[in-house]
Amino acid sequence: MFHAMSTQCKEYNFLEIEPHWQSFWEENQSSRAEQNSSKPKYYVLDMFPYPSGAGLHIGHPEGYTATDIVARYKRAKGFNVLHPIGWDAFGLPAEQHAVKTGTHPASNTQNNIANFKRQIKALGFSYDWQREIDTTDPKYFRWTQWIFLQLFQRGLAYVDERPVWWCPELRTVLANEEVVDGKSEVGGFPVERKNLRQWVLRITAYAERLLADLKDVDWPDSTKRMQEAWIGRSEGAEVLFKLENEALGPLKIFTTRPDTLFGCTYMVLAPEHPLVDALTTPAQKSAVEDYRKKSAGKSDLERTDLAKDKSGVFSGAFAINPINGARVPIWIADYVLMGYGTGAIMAVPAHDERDFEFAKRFELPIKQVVISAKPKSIEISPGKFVGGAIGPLKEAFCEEGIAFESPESGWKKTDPSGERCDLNGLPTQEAKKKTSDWLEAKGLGKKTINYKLRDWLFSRQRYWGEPFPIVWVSEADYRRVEKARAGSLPSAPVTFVSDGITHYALPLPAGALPLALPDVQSYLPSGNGESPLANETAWLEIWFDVETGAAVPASQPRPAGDAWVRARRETNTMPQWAGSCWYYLRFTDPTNASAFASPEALKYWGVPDLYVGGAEHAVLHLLYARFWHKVLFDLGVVPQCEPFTKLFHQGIILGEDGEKMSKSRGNVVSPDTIIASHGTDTLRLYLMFLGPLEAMKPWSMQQIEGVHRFLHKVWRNCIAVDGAVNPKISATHADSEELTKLLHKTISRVGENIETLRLNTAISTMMEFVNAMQSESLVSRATMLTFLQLLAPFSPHIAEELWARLGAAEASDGKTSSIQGTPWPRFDSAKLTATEVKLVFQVNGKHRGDQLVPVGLAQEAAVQLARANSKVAPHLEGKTLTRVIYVPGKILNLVVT
RNA sequence: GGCUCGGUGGCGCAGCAGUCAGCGCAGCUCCUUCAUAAGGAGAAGGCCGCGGGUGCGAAUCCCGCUCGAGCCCCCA
Repeated sequence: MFHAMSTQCKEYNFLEIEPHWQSFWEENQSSRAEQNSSKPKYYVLDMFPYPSGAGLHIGHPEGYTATDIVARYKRAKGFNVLHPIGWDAFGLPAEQHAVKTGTHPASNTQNNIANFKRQIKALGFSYDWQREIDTTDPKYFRWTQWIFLQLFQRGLAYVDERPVWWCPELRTVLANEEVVDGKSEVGGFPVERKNLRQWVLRITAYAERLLADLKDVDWPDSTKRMQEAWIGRSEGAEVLFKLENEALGPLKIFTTRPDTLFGCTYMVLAPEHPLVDALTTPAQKSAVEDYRKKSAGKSDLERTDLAKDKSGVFSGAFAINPINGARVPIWIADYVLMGYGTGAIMAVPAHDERDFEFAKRFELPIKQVVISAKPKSIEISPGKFVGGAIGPLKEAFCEEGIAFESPESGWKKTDPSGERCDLNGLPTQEAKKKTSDWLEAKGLGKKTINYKLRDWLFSRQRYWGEPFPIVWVSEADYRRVEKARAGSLPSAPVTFVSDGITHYALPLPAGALPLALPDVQSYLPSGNGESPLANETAWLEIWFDVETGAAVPASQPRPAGDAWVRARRETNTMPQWAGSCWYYLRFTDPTNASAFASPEALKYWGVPDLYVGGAEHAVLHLLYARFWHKVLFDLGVVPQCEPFTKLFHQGIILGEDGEKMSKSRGNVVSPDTIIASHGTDTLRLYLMFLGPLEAMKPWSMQQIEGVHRFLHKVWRNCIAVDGAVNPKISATHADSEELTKLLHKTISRVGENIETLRLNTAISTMMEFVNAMQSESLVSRATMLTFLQLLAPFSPHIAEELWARLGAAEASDGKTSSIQGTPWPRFDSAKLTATEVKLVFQVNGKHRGDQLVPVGLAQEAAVQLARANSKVAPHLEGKTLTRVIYVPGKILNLVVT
């Protein structure tokens, strides 16, 4: 039985107050999102945490406090608010812990979750705990696997043996996005290239849309730009160069500057390019071999670090430039990457920095074919250019300009069709188009678009991840069951070849999900590229019922019936990103057992209205989730094509020394400690008062005292030393016009600031208002209650307590009503327009005096008042008034000479 | 190298054209002594990075410079 009770403490005893109201909220379920509501919805989401063993980091409550303020504010504004939390709990640390201790990662994970939950609850966040989700829960990852099956069926998942980033330390492969400067993003361990069979998701099929739809989302510009850069769309042309040894076929290159084709003086192949062996001449063979070995041994870090120092080797071979028949040498150099374009380039040193450096280094010719469009000294008559006017280039000219020497004056027709491609005088854009068209007409090339984005490497050799709901069967079995499983198979089978045998991927029927992780003897990856699951023979080698997904160990006799086939399970697991790609959808309907969420829930809640989290996910989680969401959109199961319409990044909180918080530096601040010493209301308020939410800012123990004192001051203004209501709070007193005006200004500003997440300024405004109340001998109870409502989203416990102590919490049924249940104070603009305003008098723009005047005072009357003003008059003496600027209600500026 | 953001009292931040620049912390003076490593009252402290420009009026807009921070960089 709960009742209209606050605590009885005389002083601001947050240790008593905070748990008191937290249990009150829990009993009343004040944070629940209503399931069927006629109210407008508001969905505010945090990036859910990975429950690490270290417990909550101070950065967590920073973002969480911001969203909690928004959630509480929106509730007060009459919205049905969805503010959920959950656990992104698959991941490497739990697995490493398991390797060390031999206990199942699940138990460690559950311990960590319990600790995180305790800490988060102590912070008083208004999460709807009924909607808590855990990505490692089979009831959850069942649907992660289901979504994978949709990707699989649509041909968006395939298996490929390809060079991938392998991290020996972590014993797993990593996605491109997880490798930073040649090191693993997690742990910073060196990575190397290795050929391995991997699951890959065809994210490149969505490159265009992932790029185009960025324009519709309200995201920080920097994040949009980062995604744009990561997707890296570039328009250009593929060009076919004949090799002198025509038997080897043409060499295909990609360029964004087809207009500079006349300036190509050599070509470069990546050391890994498949044609390297064939085209290298015997004389160059050993040099090329040496070079290949050297660059293969280089880590990516070295390869990029030595950016300034280009290396390479001549192959001995030559190619023919299709546009002018020129014979150009072919070099091998590792500044060309196999992974982008075609792994081969035409080098135009005059108009590309890297080619320029390389040409200088190896003394290759540099031929300028584009000049600046704004020439200073060169005379241009239409179509005529004087090459001699151009001196040797000091650096590559990479800007757009006007084509010249294209073709050069002495050029002879070599093309049998007799038609030459004349670019002279054309601006770059037109020259590009003309070249592409010319090449295309002759079958020597075509316009293409290239993306830096690669397909997403989606498998990991770990235990603690979602198992793939895939088994591998023989071709014969696959063909046999193909028809029966038609709706769940991709149009082209997913296969891989091993020891000359082709294996076919067969998905588990959706009804057989979830595919749970088996218990294993050892959590240690096998080290040869397979996960610990590969050691579990009874789970791995099975008889598989293609209709039901049932399995029996292959060591047992084959069960009767046509549906049973011999199968081997996929041993890879999904990367940690899988679970976080769609969790925001699950929150709308977290316990649904027949769908990842019901269409009704998805329709009502839609996608988050506000998403707050760190900027470190700019190209990982935020790109992957957009990709999955678009696939689900194409399937017709989600109504919107973008998952996160409004995104905000909170800044990092540094240690008191201005350095990143880390255990080794010993500058880590734990939320638990602060809650014990100052209370969570102070912590929340301080985290928001530190500075702009998006800024990187240092923690300060000294500063938190000031915020703490502010809350003390609020307390003192409400509660007298004996614990009773402060006698200065009066139910009958009418506040001064000035205080009323300030109150309404405060209401307006705090509301605006919450909407725009400028929470530090909202607090500033509240402090100013409390200072104003402080200097009044009497304050009306209504004013104080209104102020407490403004404070409530920020420091909800003290606000509830004082609200109750002032007698505002007694509901008609005798129960306690929460300050959260009251509608947000209305800002009355009429209160701001007083009958009298202070008019400032300026003379020549300088402040010279002011006076209270009636609103709507006419200009003439204002000038009269100014002339009569004793402070202003001296400045007007003996001067002539030349101009009057009058902004009614604000200033009167008299310009005199 | 590219892009972006920022330089306001000792420190952290507001203000972003119109009241001789505000808030918190620290520091100073005084009061209180039922909160004393606390509370209250009051005062002091800033040529708003530098130099130009536009305006009746600029911390606020524009241009140049300078200093600092963050992110991205061999993607042809």
